[in-house]
Amino acid sequence: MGPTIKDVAKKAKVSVATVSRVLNNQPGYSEKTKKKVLQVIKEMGYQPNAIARGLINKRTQTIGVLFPSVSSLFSSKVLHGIEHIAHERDHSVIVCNTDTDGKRTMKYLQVLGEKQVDGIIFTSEVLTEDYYRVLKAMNIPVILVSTFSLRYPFPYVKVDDKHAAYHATEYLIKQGHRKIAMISGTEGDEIAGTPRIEGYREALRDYGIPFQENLFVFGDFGYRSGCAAMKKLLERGEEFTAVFAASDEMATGALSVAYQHGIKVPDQLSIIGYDNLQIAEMSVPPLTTVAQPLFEMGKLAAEMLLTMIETGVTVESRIMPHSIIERQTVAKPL
Amino acid sequence: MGPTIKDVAKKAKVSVATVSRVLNNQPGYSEKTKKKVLQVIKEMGYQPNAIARGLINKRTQTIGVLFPSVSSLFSSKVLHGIEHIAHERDHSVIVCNTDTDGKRTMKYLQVLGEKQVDGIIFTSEVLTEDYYRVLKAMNIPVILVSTFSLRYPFPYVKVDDKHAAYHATEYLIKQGHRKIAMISGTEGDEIAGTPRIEGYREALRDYGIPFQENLFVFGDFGYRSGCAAMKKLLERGEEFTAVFAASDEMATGALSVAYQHGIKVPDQLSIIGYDNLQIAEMSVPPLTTVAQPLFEMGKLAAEMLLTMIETGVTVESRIMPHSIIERQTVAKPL
DNA sequence: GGATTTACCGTAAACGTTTTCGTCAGTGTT
DNA sequence: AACACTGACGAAAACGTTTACGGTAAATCC
Repeated sequence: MGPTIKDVAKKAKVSVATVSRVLNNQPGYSEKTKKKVLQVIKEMGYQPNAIARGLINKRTQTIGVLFPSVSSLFSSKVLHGIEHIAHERDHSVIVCNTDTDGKRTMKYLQVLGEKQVDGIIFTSEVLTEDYYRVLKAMNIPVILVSTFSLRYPFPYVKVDDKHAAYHATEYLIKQGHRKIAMISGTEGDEIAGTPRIEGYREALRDYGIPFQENLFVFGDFGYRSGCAAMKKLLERGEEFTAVFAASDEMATGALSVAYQHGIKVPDQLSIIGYDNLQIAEMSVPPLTTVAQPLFEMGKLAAEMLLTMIETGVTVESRIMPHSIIERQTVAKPL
Repeated sequence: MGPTIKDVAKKAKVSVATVSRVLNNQPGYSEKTKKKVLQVIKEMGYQPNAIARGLINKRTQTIGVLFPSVSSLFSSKVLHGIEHIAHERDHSVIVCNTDTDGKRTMKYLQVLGEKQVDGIIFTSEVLTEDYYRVLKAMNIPVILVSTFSLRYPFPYVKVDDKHAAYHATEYLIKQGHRKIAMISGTEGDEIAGTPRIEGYREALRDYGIPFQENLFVFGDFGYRSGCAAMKKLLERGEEFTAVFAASDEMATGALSVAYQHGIKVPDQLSIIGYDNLQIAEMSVPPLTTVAQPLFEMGKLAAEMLLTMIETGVTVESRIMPHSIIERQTVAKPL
């Protein structure tokens, strides 16, 4: 389409090598020819072809990012952070929406491989043997976000879920609550499910509160499941003064159901969420929650990936700090 | 890194041409050699190099998408739709976060050009002369989403904002409201600002209701600005029974402020939003709003772009249907 | 003033594909 | 037996860069 380096060379009466040199400002030409070349480039509106560059440099200045769902509040925040750093450091990002579908994920990995991306960020899902094998075969840096693996040696960035859940529960206990329900994430989820349950149970145990089966219910992290879980809790008839939801979306669902049942939050019931998504601030009343620094996690992951790409040396995994954001859904019990 | 087509050719004792032919299943080889080649490919774990392919085919199977903010509820939904179709039709998508910054946008356009993307989707922002020039120079298909331009001939997909705003206002009027405030989007925004204001004013006029300056306030589409706008409206002391907010985020802000002031929604005040984002469903009470089919708009835009890429013929712009989603923030006035 | 360095620049190979063109053996036709 | 045709394949050019290597002239050195 546009003019190539050859066209520039011809018009500037130099060789393509010289044009390439001034383009990548390497030494080997006089100031005069530099001026000349630059002028011709501007005149012709020449743009280098990154594809041709990539072919020879074996670097595409592109990274791939895999999300279970790009449109979730969670993913899009992380993506934002990744994109921010990637752009700052002259890389583009290809987004992949896996739908938590193994076939789809494998397809994406293959495509990213064929497109010769320089690195991959893999988020929120458990790293299966299959994924690991192809990732390994690609022989490029990989960073895990909001997930991790003991078996496979990829660096990760995440918060300490168990610890954070412990904190949330402890926070409720210190407010004076002893009948604390939990709405968990997906049953069997080893990444964002089980650890938060463990944190909850451990806090209860440390404060001498027995775990009660019927104050515990599974959800799937989504809003609807939060509504359903809250209803189930209410139907069981077991009394409780607080609920810890393993995601803000589920917490919001609980809030809605409480409202529908005429239960005043926080006066009659305290609710604490998890994630600190945008909705936490926007709910009525604003949601107290444990914050994951998602934007920063995205940024950090991208930084780690890029330094691995540039230096080739493996970086250390990072545990990000969580914190409790006190808004208006938690109060002392009556 | 991995084996190349030459390695495969050598091991299968055929020429690279033959390997290429079976890869792209074109005719010109016996069933036996096909089997042989396929087997060697599997054995060696050969993957074609999309970069090399792109260089010769002048097709990268990649499209670029520009958003003002990838993490907004709005953008991420559109992105999801785009990604869905792109993947279905064997294309990857590079996301760009412009921050509504001209310099940044230009940089992105340049990069996308250098990376030889096959097409571009440009969303939510006004298409300046500068952008148009470089887009034009790239000589690739471009689709506009949630924006449009009379001066420049790119096909777009959007809803009819003026019409939708008219509907929202009319809906309020038909419920019996006559004192209807509006929280507008950004002042001077020709795309999502002015048309919605016009729709609002026109509906008022058609139903014989005078426009009142102090029942009108500008926001910037965001949650905080919705809060601020609502406060301002309340401070002015002018009575109103309903408010039309030009975005769900602002509507949610208005809802929060109403709650803080002890104003019951919808009993004492009706609120209608715009967009039908996920939060509309999740707010307390759930927000009545005019829906834009964002996911479908993303899908359609991608479909249009891809058929332009594949066929080379310009497609028609599309106005998407909006609809009013009745939830629980609008009631008849007392 | 010859030898050596240096600055500047060009030639051509290489990156991994696709595709045009040609070759060659085999088959069928007359 | 001469001919055209077909199917199966290979050789090589091409895509737009980067870079190793070499060359030439001017500058520097002893």
